[in-house]
Amino acid sequence: MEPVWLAELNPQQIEAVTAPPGPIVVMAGPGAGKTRVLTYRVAYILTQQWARPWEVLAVTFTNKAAREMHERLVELLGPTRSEGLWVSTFHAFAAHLLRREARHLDLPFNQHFAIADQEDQLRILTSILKNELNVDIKRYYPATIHSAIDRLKRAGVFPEQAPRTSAWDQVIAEAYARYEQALRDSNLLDFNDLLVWAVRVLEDFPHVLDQYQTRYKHILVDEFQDTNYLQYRLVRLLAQSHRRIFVVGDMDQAIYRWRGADYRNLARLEADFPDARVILLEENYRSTQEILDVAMAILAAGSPRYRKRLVARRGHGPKAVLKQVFSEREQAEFVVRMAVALARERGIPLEDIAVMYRTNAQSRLLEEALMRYQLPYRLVGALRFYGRREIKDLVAYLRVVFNPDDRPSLERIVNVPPRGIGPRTWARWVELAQSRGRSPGAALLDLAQDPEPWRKALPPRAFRVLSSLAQRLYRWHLLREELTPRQMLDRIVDEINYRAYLRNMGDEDEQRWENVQELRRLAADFDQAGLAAFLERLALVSDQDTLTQGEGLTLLTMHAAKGLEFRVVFLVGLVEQLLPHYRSMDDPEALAEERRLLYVGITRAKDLLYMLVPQYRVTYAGYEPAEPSRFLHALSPDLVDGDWARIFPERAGEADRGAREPAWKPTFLRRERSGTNGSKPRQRRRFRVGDRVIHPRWGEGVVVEVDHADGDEIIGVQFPDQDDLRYFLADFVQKLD
DNA sequence: AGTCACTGCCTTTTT
DNA sequence: GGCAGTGACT
Repeated sequence: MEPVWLAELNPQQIEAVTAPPGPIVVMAGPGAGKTRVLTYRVAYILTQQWARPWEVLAVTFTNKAAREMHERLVELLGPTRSEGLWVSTFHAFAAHLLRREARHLDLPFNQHFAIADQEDQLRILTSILKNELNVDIKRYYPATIHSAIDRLKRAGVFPEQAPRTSAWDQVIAEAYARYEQALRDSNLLDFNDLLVWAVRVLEDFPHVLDQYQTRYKHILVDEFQDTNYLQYRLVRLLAQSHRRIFVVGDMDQAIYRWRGADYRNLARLEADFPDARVILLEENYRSTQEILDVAMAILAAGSPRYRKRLVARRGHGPKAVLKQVFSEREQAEFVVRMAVALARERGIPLEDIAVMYRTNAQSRLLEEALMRYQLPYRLVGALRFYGRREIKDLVAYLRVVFNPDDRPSLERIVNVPPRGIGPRTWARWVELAQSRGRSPGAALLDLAQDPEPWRKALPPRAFRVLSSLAQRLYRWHLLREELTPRQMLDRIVDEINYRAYLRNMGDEDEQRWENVQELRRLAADFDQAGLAAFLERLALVSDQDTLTQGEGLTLLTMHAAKGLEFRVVFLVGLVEQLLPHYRSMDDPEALAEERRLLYVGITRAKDLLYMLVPQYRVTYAGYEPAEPSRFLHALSPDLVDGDWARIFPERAGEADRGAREPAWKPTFLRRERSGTNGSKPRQRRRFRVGDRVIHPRWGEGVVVEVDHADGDEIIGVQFPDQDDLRYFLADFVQKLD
């Protein structure tokens, strides 16, 4: 009995979806329907009654992908037949497993553990480096140490096994040991711990492994190319008895090596499951051939052996447009005006348009332009709702209430709002608690219940302020199972008078209060599930998953764009230093990954692709001239329309092979070209080479370069005490004489 | 204990 | 151009 929806698939997709249970690897390029195949595979498993919904474990890379797949499955199967089905991320699955097993097993944390996010991790480590190891954090960047520790952890190296041959290694090993201890003392797990301990539990406790193997009869993994070794081991453990494992992926879209993703997992899988059936999906249903041609050219230039051929089932469309713009400011302007034109003149809804960039910081200029034109937009990440101070404060309160041992959270709120517990008082308390074998938070709860043993150990004032905090925490703590997260939040906000605190802080207090209200709304979704579930969500659901509400065009990083598609894609800032990012330039593997990242960006586009190359980019020092991204050299003039010839003047000889004006021009460009003034007043040319100028920060200098675009004038100035030229918008300097 | 002003730095991408 | 960390002052 074949379900009707199989008719929507092509023969290779059907082969994958209906293959008999066993190890299956689906490899496919972008737009080939990988996620769809995975989703339908789950549906097929259920309709064939190979398993019941709760016996299937489908793992995706992000929570958003998990949610979408789940929704799709409910649609396909109906609510009844999908009841109990769980689509999850590796981390969420591991957290779930550990929370469950920590109750029975002797682990160095209990089931109330909290998850340390990136900021917690760095905070803990910074404090260790500064206060305990007394090293200079300018030389030993906490972030660098952190990634070294991460690597060790993922490789399964314990602190005591870490190499200590060099001074550098010694700092890492020592910081690692203390970092682990700090996490355990706070009953915290970091992202790696979730995986490390899940693997360890399954390896060390055969009866637990047996339970999970019996429970999860089918294991499916999306974005397999971006799994790390721990995740692979987790999958292998779960699947090794029944071997019903189904993975989909695309090596060309591997973009998370920096986070530990290991493409060798594919080889491992094929070695561990030698009978794995490999299915290739070769047709692309997303993009036009023109867009795929650009994508392939970019990849092929990076690896001469690249032979894959992406074939567009949708046929042909307009060529991709390579556009040179003067500055990043003009770039933002261009994108916005083009988006407006596409919406008005081509009837493309803003929802079908995305702007992608390498780093979140690049969203700023775009946002400003969008606001100038009053265009609605959605921003993925960057705005860091959860990174806002007021949100972090309140979440820290919730975390302490749930897990009093959580020291980083406690230290965050101990004096917020100010209640007279300064560094001295706090240090004293921590020491006192430790001398009695308690975490600072647990000791506060002790104090609330029986103050006497603590009274004489503290100065009266310190005792008073600490008791008052302890009382509050204790009352909330008692209610932690009883109140919904929203009620708890309301109670805390009310009792600490947080509104008044925000008002006192002055600026932006209205916005901050709005954010508090937004957090409250989010909490309301967990009325049923409770505080533990809410906190888990807060820790594991990243900003990436929280598209800001509303409609409009989408702004996101190329990383965040993985798995998505849009009719129109603008890739901005395709210049050296940004893409490839300067941090990736000295490592060939990292560089290769940057190339793949561009490939991912390009292949998000269905119909129209604009690639933008600014001549100047904004840096902390002001403007700097920018070079076109080296990856763009792979583009021959016949592949793109637009400014190819202007961007590659040195290749002028090839230019007659193509690269015309784009076939479609929006009115705003036509008007400017014909000389009837655009909407922007033209700026006078104020500077010439040789002019002497004064800059508020750098002092006096001489103009040695002048560059113009409509509206903007950028000058390069040589200052006597600077080796390099400095570039500025002309508005920022004064002419002398 | 809390506040304010000054300095220096700028390590991306995310579960 | 912004923020965190620092030190001096109230």
